[in-house]
Amino acid sequence: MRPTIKDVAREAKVSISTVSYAINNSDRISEKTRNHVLEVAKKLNYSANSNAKRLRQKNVGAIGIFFNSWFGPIYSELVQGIERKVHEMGYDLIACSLFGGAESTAHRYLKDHMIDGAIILSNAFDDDFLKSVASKDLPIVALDREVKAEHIYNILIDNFGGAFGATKQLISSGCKQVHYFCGPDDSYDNQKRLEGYIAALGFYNVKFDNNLIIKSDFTEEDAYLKMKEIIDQGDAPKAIFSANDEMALGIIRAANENGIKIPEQLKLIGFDNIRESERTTPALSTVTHHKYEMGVKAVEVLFSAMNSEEEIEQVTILPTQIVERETV
Amino acid sequence: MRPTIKDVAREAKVSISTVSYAINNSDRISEKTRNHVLEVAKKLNYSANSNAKRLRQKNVGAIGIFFNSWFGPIYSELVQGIERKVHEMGYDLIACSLFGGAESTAHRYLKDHMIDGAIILSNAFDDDFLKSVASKDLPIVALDREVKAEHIYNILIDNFGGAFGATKQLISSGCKQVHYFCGPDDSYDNQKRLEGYIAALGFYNVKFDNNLIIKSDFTEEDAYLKMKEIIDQGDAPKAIFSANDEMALGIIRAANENGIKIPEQLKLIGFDNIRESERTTPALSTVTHHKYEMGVKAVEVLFSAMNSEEEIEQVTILPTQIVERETV
DNA sequence: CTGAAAGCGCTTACAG
DNA sequence: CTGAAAGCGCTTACAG
Repeated sequence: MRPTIKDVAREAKVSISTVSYAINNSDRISEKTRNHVLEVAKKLNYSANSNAKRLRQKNVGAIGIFFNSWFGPIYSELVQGIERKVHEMGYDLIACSLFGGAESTAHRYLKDHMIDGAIILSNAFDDDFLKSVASKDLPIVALDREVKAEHIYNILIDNFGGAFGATKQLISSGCKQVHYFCGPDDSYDNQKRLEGYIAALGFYNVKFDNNLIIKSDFTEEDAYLKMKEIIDQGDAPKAIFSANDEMALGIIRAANENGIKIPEQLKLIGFDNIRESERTTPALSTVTHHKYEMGVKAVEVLFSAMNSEEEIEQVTILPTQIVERETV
Repeated sequence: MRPTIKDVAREAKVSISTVSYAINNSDRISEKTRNHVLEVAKKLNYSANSNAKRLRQKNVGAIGIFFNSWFGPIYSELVQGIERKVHEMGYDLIACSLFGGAESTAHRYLKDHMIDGAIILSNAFDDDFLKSVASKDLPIVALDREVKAEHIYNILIDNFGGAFGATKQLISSGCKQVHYFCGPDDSYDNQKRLEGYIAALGFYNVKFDNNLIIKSDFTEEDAYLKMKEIIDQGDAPKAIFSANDEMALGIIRAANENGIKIPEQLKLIGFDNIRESERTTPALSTVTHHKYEMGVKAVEVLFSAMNSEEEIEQVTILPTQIVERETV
């Protein structure tokens, strides 16, 4: 059986209060006593029962992170930022399984308040659910998603601005026709990027042409297929703004296979600056955002919400920048 | 403030025992009372404080999963198997951050017994640490790694057999020289696969030639570079057994770029059967194992260890098979 | 069928 | 500087 505080007290011949003070580094006991207790605790391999501790202290000491899949390459740096910052704040970070729908660990941990705060990168929770669990005691930070409610904070990147800038650059480099490779309709990112694209057309008085909007789904494979299709139809695009980099990868592959020279015959800008984007031939120009910093920011907002009494921003928008490589 | 069982009791005008019975579906109270209590609980948005519950019940109800990175493509199906099975057993599944070394959430959760069992796909814990935390109350299942100790169970794939079979096939198809693309020295998988390779050579009385062992590191990029180097030196390999698929991807890329025809001029077999392996041109022949089933098995072993009194197998070895595609 | 009470393992005012 | 005791929110024998 696991030793309890009682066992340590008995073995060290002190009261359980003293053990508690020793373990928690209180300065109310003498150095000598503390060392003695700590020694005994170590000998018994004692560690405090967290359930008892948390019950007493009314805090959990953990932040939950929720993503659709535990394995999406995009998030890697973002999560690193989150991990480091949460650790720095002295909290634990746990990710909960979403398997099982409304009965999933993720749902239970949110409902049962098994965490002190949540960071969400997932659309597996609907807005109503999030609203029902968010509170001052369990604030939620949602990334790349707009959820307007008390105790829910949104951190977004400037999708609109990034798309606007990318499209603008394509147009101002002389392209009168800019194709837009589109992500899924229900993607928040895609919507905003499309808006930015349209706004840039408007800015330059270029007429919006629905035929230039290529419906795809954010995957390399589908974009590759769509691009090949277009090329086969005989009128290859001169300029493309791709709503994400993965699709841009597929576009490059199709272009290369068909002898279309980039950037001479086709200019291309992606979005996200994923790792692979600098390794393509030619290297992909793209819109970047600081993922690591986004993670850090998310944690900062979360802890302000947990601790501070003052109003904090409900929505934070992080800037984007164009990184010019060889496709434009 | 969150409502407690007291609040529900007061509001429902019953004792807290009755509330507890109602919430936990005990048949000791009348249907009528239960419904009434449940209604009040719902109205107050009550959910039991898990810390109190767990303290009382002396169980946690959660399994921990630990992987080096939350984002390694190999694990996806494996984790799906684990998620489904853990959920089926009525337990929660949480992944703990490894950031912070010995002070990480992962280490703390293991030490402090915040979980009832652990599944480990990581080399971030050394054997001694695992041995010190494993117990009947917190058994550990280690995947793809041999840790021999009480309460630690190993689930392995038949690396040796798979490598033996792959090499054997290459030799028996007429290749007298088979190169081995090597993973990192400290990789358990790599060691076993190398042993299988060597054994197959022995089986066919082919002399081991150290020049055919190409030191690489499991990555596409490095294998690509190494392969190019070899080709540039003028004596392109006729047959390669690659210790994993990612390296095989790099090998194919280098071969394709240098006009080496696969499988006519070069036969190649990889290991792991990652998703990309069927999409390469030509499609990669490889050694496969059932990742989803491995996840399920891991959970089964873990729960046996947690619940059953009888001896259970310390080591489980899962079979591998060769999937023939176009590179051989 | 229902309730009063003990106790899980801690922390922390309070007393000395 | 140390200890006795209350209490966190539950569950569960026990009594009625």
